[in-house]
Amino acid sequence: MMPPKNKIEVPDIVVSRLPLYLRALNFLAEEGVETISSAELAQRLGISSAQIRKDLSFFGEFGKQGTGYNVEFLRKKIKEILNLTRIWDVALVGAGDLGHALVHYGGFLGQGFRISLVFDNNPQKIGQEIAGLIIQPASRMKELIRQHGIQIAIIAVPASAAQKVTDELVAAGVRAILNYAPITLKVPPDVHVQYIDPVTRLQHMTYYLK
Amino acid sequence: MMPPKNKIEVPDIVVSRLPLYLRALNFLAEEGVETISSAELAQRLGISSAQIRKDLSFFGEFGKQGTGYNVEFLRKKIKEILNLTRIWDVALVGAGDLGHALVHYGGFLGQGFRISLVFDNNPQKIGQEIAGLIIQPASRMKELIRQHGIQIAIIAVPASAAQKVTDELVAAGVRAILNYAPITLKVPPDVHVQYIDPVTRLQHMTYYLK
DNA sequence: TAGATTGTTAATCGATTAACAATC
DNA sequence: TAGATTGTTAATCGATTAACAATC
Repeated sequence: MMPPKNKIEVPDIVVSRLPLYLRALNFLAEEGVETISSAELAQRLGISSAQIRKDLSFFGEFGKQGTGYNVEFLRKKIKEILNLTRIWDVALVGAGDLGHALVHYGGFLGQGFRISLVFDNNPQKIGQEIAGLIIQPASRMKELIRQHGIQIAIIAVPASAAQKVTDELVAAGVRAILNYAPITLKVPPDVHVQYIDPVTRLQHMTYYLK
Repeated sequence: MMPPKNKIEVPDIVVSRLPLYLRALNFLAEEGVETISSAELAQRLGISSAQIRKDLSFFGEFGKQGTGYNVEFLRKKIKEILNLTRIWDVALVGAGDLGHALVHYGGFLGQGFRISLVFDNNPQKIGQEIAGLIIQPASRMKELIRQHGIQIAIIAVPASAAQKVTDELVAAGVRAILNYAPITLKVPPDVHVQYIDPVTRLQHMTYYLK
């Protein structure tokens, strides 16, 4: 038994793997698996068992020697660590094809996220409904995001508009941004950004093709 | 002047940054900027100038002391390194909301990629047209991908179908997969996979939120 | 020439892994 | 108890950065 490691700074790369562990555990739970060893979990994820044990050890002792990890228990613990014991409301900016696909995507709700505001600046789209949400004018972003106390936003606008949208989101109090626009955003140090760009991912792989 | 570094294995993490450099250079070229220093480029990307110079030095000497890099020249060189001097045909599997958004996305063509085949297994969708492409039955994947000599595929099907689709793509000769399904795929060592999962990215960020 | 910036080296920093005592 | 597997340490491996000679 060790004293709690409250003061140790967890490397971001370790945090980034927790959602993958959680995803695998959700799958195992659905399969009805009750216990799993770090070796089995590692094989499913294509990583080393030592890495899983080391990663988890930043947060506590969740396993049992000789047995492994209880799937439900570890799931619960990782959810707590990632602050996924609540549902996070998310603002979506951009109601184009991608925005529509995101609003209709069924994978968010079960995993802790609900898109609850949608914005666009196209007068043709404003006022229209998608999946039960009225598209709001971009001019009301600050007001509505503040009102809903929203901390997370998804940017699905063209690259040319993304920095302006970002500045407005940050001004509205958003602290985490998932950015689909192919551009590096400037944000204050306390705002987190994750990037999703299929083109750069494809270009990464063509290096290895002939 | 150094001898060419043909035999040095370039770390994958270095390769993964080249598309970001290219993206920034494309932007600079459009702005009409002719020359840029590693320090300026670094600032735009939020990384260190030493990292940019080190990364590029794996592939050659592209800059000029006292001046920096010629934007057009470096752009051309990175395109050559990433095998982006041609257009890559891409097969898309899954014609749901995400599949539609990807087919309609205008960002692929200018960057070296063209979705030229679309598959689905839903009889309602097969035969329908999206953006000039007829949706083909999943049963014809192997045949058509072989016929077109396609090496790159995008998976936009539910997680439950993704591994089966992957196995079929690999059997058809695909060597690079961009996977939107939230599941770790099993592939042979010579097949490259990149993952895009907005949920895990959001869950990564909630760790830092309160 | 003087100033600026590259390409490269070596030091530093950080992440992964092998190994094993502890223990279920 | 014997076997299995964790949690942790220390070694290894790899990536980043500081610094500067070379040189445009």
